[in-house]
Amino acid sequence: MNKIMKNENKVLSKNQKIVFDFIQKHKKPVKAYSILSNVKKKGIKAPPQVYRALDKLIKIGKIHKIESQNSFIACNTKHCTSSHTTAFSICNTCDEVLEINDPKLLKFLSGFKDSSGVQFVGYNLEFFGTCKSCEQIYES
Amino acid sequence: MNKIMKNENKVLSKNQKIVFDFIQKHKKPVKAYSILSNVKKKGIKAPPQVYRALDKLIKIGKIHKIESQNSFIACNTKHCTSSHTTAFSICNTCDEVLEINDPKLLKFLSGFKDSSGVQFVGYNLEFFGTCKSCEQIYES
DNA sequence: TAGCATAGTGTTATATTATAACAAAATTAT
DNA sequence: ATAATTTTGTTATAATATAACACTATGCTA
Repeated sequence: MNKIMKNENKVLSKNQKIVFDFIQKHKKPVKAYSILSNVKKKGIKAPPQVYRALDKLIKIGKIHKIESQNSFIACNTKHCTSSHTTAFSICNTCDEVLEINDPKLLKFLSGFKDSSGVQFVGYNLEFFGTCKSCEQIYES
Repeated sequence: MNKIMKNENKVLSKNQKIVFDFIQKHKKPVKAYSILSNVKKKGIKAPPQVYRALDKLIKIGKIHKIESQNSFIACNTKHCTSSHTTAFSICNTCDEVLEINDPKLLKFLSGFKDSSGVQFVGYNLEFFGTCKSCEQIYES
C-alpha cells in the first residue's frame, strides 16, 4: 500500500534490526560506539552504518536518544506513536534511565503553550536524581 | 590581578568572564568551538580553557546547555538559583531558543514524583516547534 | 514485468564535540 | 606566611557524528 502503511508496520532493514536488537537487550542506554564495537561480528563495520540505523529507529519511535548522555534506549511502549514527546528519569548514581509514562505529566506537557500562545509539536524531558535503590544504599 | 574576584558571589575569573561575555552578547545559543574561535583574540587558545569556563558557568547558573544542540545560552533570569531546573522552547525553523519561566510549568515539574515515589533534584525540558514569527512567514 | 523512485548499504575520510594529564600561577583560607 | 584550592596554559587524544560517493535492494505503478 502507501508509505504510511509501511511506516506503521515498522519493518526493519538488516542493519536496523541488528542495532535495535542490541539496544533492546540492554536495560540501560547504550552509546553509538559501544553498539558499533558489539555488532562488528554481525557485519556492521563503520559508524555511518550505526548512525543511520539509529536515526531511522528514532524517527519511527523504536528508540529514543538520551540527549544529556549521547546514548540510546529502546522505547518501553509497544505502540511508539510519540517519537517526539519523550520523558525520562535518570539516576545520577547508577545511570539507570527509565521512560516516564505518567498520563498527567504527558498531558500537561502536550498541552503546554508558551507566553506567546505557541503550542509545541514535541518535547524532551529529562529528570535527574537518585533512583530508589541507590537512595537505599546511601541512607543509613 | 584578580583581587576583586570572590568565588562565593559568583564573580568570574578572567576566562570565565571572556566566555560569558561572548555568550551573553548572542541571543541564540552558541557552540563551544564558535566561542573558541571568537575569543582567540582575547587570549584563549585551546578547547580546555573554553570548556572549563563553560563548566563553571553552568555550575553557577550563569549559562545553560541546550543538550539537543550541544550549544550554550545565557540564563535569562537575574537570580540564577536553579541551574538544575531548566526549560526551553526551540524553534525548529530558525533555531531560536527561549528560556521558559512559566510558574505553573516549573511548579509542576519541581513537584513531580515518579511511579515509585521518587522526587527529582533537577530536570531539563526542551520543547520543539515553530516560533511565532516563523509560523507567520509560512502561513500563506 | 520493466522501469523508476526510494530506501538502505558499504566505505573512506573528516568534522565536531569534549576530556585527560601535567606543570605552573593566582587566589583564598587559616 | 603558608597551605589548600582554584584557575590557567598547554599538548595530545578521546568520543561523538556526518559528508560524500558508488552501489544494491525494495517496492510502486504503468
